Amino acid sequence: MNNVNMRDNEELKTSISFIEQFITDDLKDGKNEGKVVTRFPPEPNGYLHIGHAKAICLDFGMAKKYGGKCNLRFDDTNPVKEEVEYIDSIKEDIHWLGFDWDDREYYASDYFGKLYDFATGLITRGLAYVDDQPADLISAQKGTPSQPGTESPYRNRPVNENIDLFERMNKGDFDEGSRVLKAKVDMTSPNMHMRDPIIYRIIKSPHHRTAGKWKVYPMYDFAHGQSDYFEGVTHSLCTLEFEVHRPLYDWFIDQLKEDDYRPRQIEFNRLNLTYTMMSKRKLLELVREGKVRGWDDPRMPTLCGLRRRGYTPEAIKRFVDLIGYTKVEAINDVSLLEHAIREDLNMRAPRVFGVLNPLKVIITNYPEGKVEDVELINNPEDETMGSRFVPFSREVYIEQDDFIEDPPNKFFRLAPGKEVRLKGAYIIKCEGFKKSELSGAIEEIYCTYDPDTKSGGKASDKKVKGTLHWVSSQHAVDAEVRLYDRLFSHEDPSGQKEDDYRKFLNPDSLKILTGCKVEPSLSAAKPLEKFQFQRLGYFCVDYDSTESKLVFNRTVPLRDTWGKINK
RNA sequence: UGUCCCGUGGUGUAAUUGGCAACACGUCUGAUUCUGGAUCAGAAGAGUUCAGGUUCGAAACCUGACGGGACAACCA
Repeated sequence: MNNVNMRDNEELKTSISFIEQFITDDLKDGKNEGKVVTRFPPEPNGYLHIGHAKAICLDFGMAKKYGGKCNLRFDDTNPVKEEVEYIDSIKEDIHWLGFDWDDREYYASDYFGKLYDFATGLITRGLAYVDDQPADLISAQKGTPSQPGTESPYRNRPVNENIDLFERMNKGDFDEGSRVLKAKVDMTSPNMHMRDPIIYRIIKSPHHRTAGKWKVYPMYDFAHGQSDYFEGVTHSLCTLEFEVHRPLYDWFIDQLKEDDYRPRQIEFNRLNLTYTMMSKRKLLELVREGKVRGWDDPRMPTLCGLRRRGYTPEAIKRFVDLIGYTKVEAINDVSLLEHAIREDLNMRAPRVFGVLNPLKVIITNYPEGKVEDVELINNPEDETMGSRFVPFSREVYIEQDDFIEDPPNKFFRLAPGKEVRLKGAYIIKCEGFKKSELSGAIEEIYCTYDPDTKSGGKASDKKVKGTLHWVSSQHAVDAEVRLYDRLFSHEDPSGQKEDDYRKFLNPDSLKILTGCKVEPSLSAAKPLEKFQFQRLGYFCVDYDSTESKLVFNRTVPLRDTWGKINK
């Protein structure tokens, strides 16, 4: 699909998501004084992944589309799991995607004071109490989804006693786990979250922003909706699993609000990708256990991993746009993501020659020592990218796969007696080859070239079926190429009850090729620069790359209909 | 045995809010090509989980089944 068609499609796209429907309805009803405020609320306990990109595109996208604002708010209510390192990476990744929050950078920890006061107010109104029971007892009293809970013996503790205990909890008078503050809602509610939820617990680890100021920290349910309220958020968009939390979200807002305004929680489906695992906790395990080379390992679904792999923000946003927002728990095919990056890179990646598994071809009738600079188009999809000159000589490397001694039917490449074009240069004919007697491996190919067939020349209209990429051996630059395949061999690696996801790790997810040969124009390539290695795929310079040693990551191979036929 | 959410080609989404199911990915043909890519033309593939009901007319509304998911962390 070219650019023009893409634009047409977007214009033709008339449907809007159910979320957007809610927003436009609210606007029509004159709610929130016609304002739209959203927020993206990551917990700084890990790196952002492509699932977050889906949320980011929605949160920032809706705000932008309706002339509103989107806040970045770090949901940092649990100091034991959170680190500054993550805050920095999250900001970097959002910016990389192309979104910005200006000065609206907030932290749930900014509201610790307000939340504490609100909790105290609830106590005063008899709507919260300190529970001295151990965790397992409190949990047992909650009942089960099908059985109602029972009330804590501390449920009707006097207000002043609750106030005193809560204050002392925060001073550090009590051990972690010894007491909690709970909201007094309804122990018999069919919704588990309404059964006197814990709203504060004692944590003595220092917080990355407030250090040792607090000994008591609010739970998610007690912080999120209220933070939305404090910030004037109108539409609080989150994933489906928070649906059952909504009554509690609303309950707290009911206790808090002093006017007509209230934030509205709307839930959409989380992104699931085949052969991919999105759980931050499990991704962290992969990193810690050394199953991958870090958060930005190009096999990771993290934004930094995808970036290193060679993905562009445009492709990710395009992908997100294609999958949509619904309430159906869907599993998206990775091939759609791959389609998105191919579509993008096809338009913008310069074409180059790179030989992954070199096989030397000697053109016996080509003068020794002669070098011709042949002109090659940088990108047939985009004339403005111009052309470049690539040296051609008597000895070139081609891909080992491009020669077969005894070829199958319809094999258009090189074989004894067969002719192919070396792209941009000449048509050559295979006259012979050298084979290792020991291993049977092909060591060299001997060809002759037809001087009348130079590309662009007058007599160059001779047709051959196959065209090969090549690199002049004396001019070739050495490179390491890292080939990536899916990290897991199972479509849904973390969804198997019986089996741990580690069982499905694909042992061939990374292949490192060290003897690769690339054309000399690549010698100055810098990390993150993207290319199409012709006939092979899209490649991106890795951070490990240096002037003396080039390293490329394969982002995604080209579609390969021939490879499919021959499987 | 509870509450809430969801069921549309293989996959993901649409269906102008009740007017005889569309698009994208994928798959398969053919054309074209100095990338077995891209591009172009085309094909196959669902009668909307099922059964009732309302209606001139239902994927959509109602009822009931069936199937899937979420909820019992002092995580978010």
